[in-house]
Amino acid sequence: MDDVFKALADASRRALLDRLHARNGQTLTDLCDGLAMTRQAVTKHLAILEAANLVATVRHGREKLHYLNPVPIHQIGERWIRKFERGRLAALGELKRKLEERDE
Amino acid sequence: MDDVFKALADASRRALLDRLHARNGQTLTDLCDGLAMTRQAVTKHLAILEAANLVATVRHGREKLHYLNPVPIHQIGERWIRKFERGRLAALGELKRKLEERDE
DNA sequence: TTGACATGCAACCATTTGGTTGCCTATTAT
DNA sequence: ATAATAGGCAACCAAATGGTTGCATGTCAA
Repeated sequence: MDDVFKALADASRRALLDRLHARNGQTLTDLCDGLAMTRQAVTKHLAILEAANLVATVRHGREKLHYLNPVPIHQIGERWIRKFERGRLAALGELKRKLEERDE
Repeated sequence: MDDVFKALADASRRALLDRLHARNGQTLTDLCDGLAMTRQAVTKHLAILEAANLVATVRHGREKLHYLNPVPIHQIGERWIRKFERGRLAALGELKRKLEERDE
């Protein structure tokens, strides 16, 4: 789970996931296209995404196809974000109240 | 948005949010209690959470009370995670299919 | 008023991170 | 066969990160 959060912390990596979301199964050079980064930098980002299980790859001859795995993202939504949504309105009300105590 | 992802990337900070979720409005020393970190380290983490707008504070005499702000977490769920949930099953099917091409 | 308590500030440190360059290997197309 | 293409590996680098220690300040209680 920590791997996933860490992987998602970087904007370049989120952009790569966005690209795969737009078009799945791209090669490394596809994914490099138009980015202000060397291929090696992208390779490293993809390795981190792969380690976090956010991306799966298939070798196909000399190219490597990258596929988005949405499961870990979904799990963060389920296991982590939802927790904070329960009691969200209550927390907000309390927060507002306490912030206004300032002016008393 | 990037601030929020970065803030959530650290397990210690997520633990602090968990603590505030369990009991809102804790002071700095409350939050330090039982953690294997100096007070100053916790201060820095809280500053990052505050900068990301995940925590709001109220000074109350010599103590500083910390309140969880659940809005940014909710926004990540809405604006980012949901995007990847649309077409999630489709992506998974495709992923499975491509991974199995390996064995052809 | 004076000591204890809650927090703030700043300098410093090691490690991690995000990136680079240079070169090597494997596969495909001519 | 050979050149071009797709990717891999490793060393290196600067900056950010997560942590520390030491000291200063503000507030409360005896």
